[in-house]
Amino acid sequence: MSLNNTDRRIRRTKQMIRDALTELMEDVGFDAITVRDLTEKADINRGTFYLHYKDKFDLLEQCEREVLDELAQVQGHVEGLQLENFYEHFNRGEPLPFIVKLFEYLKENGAFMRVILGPKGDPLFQVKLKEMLAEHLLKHMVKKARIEMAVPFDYFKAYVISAHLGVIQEWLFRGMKESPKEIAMTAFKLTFLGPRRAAGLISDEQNEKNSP
Amino acid sequence: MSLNNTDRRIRRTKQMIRDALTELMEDVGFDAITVRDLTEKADINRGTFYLHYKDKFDLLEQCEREVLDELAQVQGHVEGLQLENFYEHFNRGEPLPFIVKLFEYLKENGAFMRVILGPKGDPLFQVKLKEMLAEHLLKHMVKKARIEMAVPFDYFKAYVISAHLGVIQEWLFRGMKESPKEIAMTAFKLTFLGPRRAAGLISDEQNEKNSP
DNA sequence: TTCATTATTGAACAGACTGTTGATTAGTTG
DNA sequence: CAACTAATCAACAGTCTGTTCAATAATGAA
Repeated sequence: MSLNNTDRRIRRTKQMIRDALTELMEDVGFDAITVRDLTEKADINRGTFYLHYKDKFDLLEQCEREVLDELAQVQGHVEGLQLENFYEHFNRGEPLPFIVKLFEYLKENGAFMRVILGPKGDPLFQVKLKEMLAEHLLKHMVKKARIEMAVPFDYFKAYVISAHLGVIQEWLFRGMKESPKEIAMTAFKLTFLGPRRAAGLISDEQNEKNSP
Repeated sequence: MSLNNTDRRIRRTKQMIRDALTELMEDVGFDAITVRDLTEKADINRGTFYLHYKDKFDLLEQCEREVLDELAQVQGHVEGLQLENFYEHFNRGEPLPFIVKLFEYLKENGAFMRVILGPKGDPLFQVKLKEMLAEHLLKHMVKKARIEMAVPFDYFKAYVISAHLGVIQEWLFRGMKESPKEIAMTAFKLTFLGPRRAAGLISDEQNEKNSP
């Protein structure tokens, strides 16, 4: 009995098609891909494609869903590891474990993630990824009552989540030089301290009022 | 002599096609649109389309370029209005003028911007918009020497720019309830104070070390 | 208004891709 | 080995593409 409960031929075929998809998206973008292209690159019969996928959009959707499911699974495992809150992690110089796990997963699936989150990628996937980021990130940030005069919460949320996606993209497209832990800490600092202080563009609070 | 130097028929045709594009992208997404769909909705001959555009991708590209050019033009006008720096604006409770202008333009072209920046939109356009945002935003933020131990500048940049795009999207998709000036100030606060303080999730620096 | 210019129309064309079918071959599991 | 089923190959009608042509209509300038 195999590890996977599907026929080996099916696994092989699907893998060939998915590899072809990643490669072709990198080259010409999803728009320009035909089912013909996919099956030629994967070296399988065109009819076989339709045995597994409705069309190329269905293929993309299945790939995306798989990635999101795996991500959700990874996140599940890490729940127990969290410290009580944000502050503790920061004061110990430790990033949030779930963010580290996220970057680790991104690194493993670098090729596909780069393509899907890139300029020829799928904006719908960005939305889905942001939703899942929001779910985990905000849980750790919103334990304290809010004071008046504040920015609306939805904009705070949009700001922080989008910002994290931006860091993810920057990291992916610059070759993932930093380790998952390092880049997770970078993202953490930017949010915890605020971008300007995290980047060292201000030294302390005194300089704020009477600036040069 | 007309305001525009092109034949009235051309202007009419192009406008019909562009309106059709916006509508169809809203309905079915760019992927699913055919040139046939466009010309039927625009009620013009299919051949006429090819007199103006190479294909539907060329159409999208021209529309995007036009928007970006207009944005750049709007930005040009506002250069003179800037105060000396970031701090002065913030201390006066005034957002950066170029951001206000940006939101004003987005509002005027709401339908197209919502579509192009939405889940069925074009990720390449997001990249281009972020580039132009970066150009204007960073100019006002990076006048001070940086201290050591800071987050790498590229990540600071990615963080702030992506965050702003996130605010733009949130605003567009929630019906643009706030005025351009209000939403610009919201974005400003989030970056200037940092997201957590801007959202009122911490009251002051004292709470930072010995948190609940 | 007239007139030369030119954008638009309608029809037709070959070429490409799609999604499906049926018979046949090849590989897998127990 | 034997039953099952995935993959192959060829063929199909249907749709969309991008181009061409002659005919028509709208435009802007004189």
